[in-house]
Amino acid sequence: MEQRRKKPARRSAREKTYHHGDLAAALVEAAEAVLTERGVEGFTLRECARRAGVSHAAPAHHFGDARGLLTEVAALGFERLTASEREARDEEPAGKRLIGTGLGYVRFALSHPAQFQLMFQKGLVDHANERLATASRAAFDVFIETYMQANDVAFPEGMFKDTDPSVMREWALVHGFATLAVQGQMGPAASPSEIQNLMNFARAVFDGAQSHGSSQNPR
Amino acid sequence: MEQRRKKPARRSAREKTYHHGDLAAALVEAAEAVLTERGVEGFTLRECARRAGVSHAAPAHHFGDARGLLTEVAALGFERLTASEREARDEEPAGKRLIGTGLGYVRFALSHPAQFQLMFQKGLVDHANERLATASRAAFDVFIETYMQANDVAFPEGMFKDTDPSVMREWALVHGFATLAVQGQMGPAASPSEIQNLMNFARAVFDGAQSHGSSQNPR
DNA sequence: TTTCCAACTTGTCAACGTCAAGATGGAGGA
DNA sequence: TCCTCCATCTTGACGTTGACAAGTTGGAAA
Repeated sequence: MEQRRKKPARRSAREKTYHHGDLAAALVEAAEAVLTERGVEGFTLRECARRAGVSHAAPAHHFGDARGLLTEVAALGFERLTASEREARDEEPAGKRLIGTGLGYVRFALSHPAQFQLMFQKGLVDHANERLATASRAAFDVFIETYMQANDVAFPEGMFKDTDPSVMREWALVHGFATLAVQGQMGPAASPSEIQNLMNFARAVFDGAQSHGSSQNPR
Repeated sequence: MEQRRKKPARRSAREKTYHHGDLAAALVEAAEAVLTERGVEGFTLRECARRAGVSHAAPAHHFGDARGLLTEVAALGFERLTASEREARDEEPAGKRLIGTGLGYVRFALSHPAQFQLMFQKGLVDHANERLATASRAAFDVFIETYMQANDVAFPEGMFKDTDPSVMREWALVHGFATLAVQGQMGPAASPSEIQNLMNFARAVFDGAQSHGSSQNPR
């Protein structure tokens, strides 16, 4: 029963033992790092396992396959997106809360470009996953809530909100801006790294859009 | 010098010989088919070669690597996108030409979902490729042209057009709608296959957006 | 203390992208 | 007409990947 033969193993500080302790969390963390460094196309399951200090087959026991891990990362992304929307919204005065929501959306996208890309790429994630669907829905619901408050309207219950052109217009505008900005195709900044420039530009774009609708009356 | 040993070879009808004749075009065609059938994630170079009836290493002589072929397909996509914008624009009455441009944009995206996704996915294509850059720019320029005509404004020369919030708002709105619709996250149709429903909804969304700006005066 | 089983490892497979080296045959010159 | 050249295409190989199968480990419950 000598030393463990090969494999000095990294297992970071805690250096548990054969059993990692919290491999699932470590893999998610590694996956986010890989996405950040190498983008969506550069993601590999084996690299995640390497960074977590486990064998290439270990992730399967926690996430099934590569798509399972990516789905988890995407769900986490939607939760952060929702938080970012809420935070930015609550920083704005009463008449600008819808714009604030959009700015929070864009800020998240620019801060986590690869994750944002993953979240909206069908085929890489398990679209049927319940956790993902709930988190994704929540991010959209912030728009609906904020829109309803801003315009003082109440949609009847049911799916009608999703088919209201005004709400979907807001979402499409914000999502389009975020998507293009992440790819460096938006406005003054060729690179998404110039976040502040892009955020200022986003405000200018969203401000003009709001200037029509029913009410920007502080209520 | 008997029959060619193995490989019955398909080479479609023309059944040239050792030299394909127009392998580059055949590979592009195959790539589009693969993208349509299997999506961006299901794309492989070897499958394209198989469909073109050549060996797995043949594509390299025409496109370098996989990215080279995808770049070509993306450039073709932008050219079609531009044509679709122009066509739909010219079907609209004078006051609705900007909306028409957007509808052409959405129609292309829904008709070629995988190609559309490819076109706007950095990392899969060679962003420095000149042909691609030109084709991409042309698709955006249709928006600028149409916007300028609709509002009867003339931007000074230079990059200023790209930083005008009103123009970029139009593009972001349309691009966001197209992106979300392709992924089945837009409005009344869960599936992008219900093109007509989505096109009607797109018109409703874009119509509302136009109702503020400076002029929808037919000129 | 023993037993059990979730967690992890090792080994293997087909498929992929890319590279190197060889084979083919049409075009242009003798 | 024949020959030579070289762009075009093939064959074979290498390293990497995701997935699967079977074996190993060790903490927790009995």
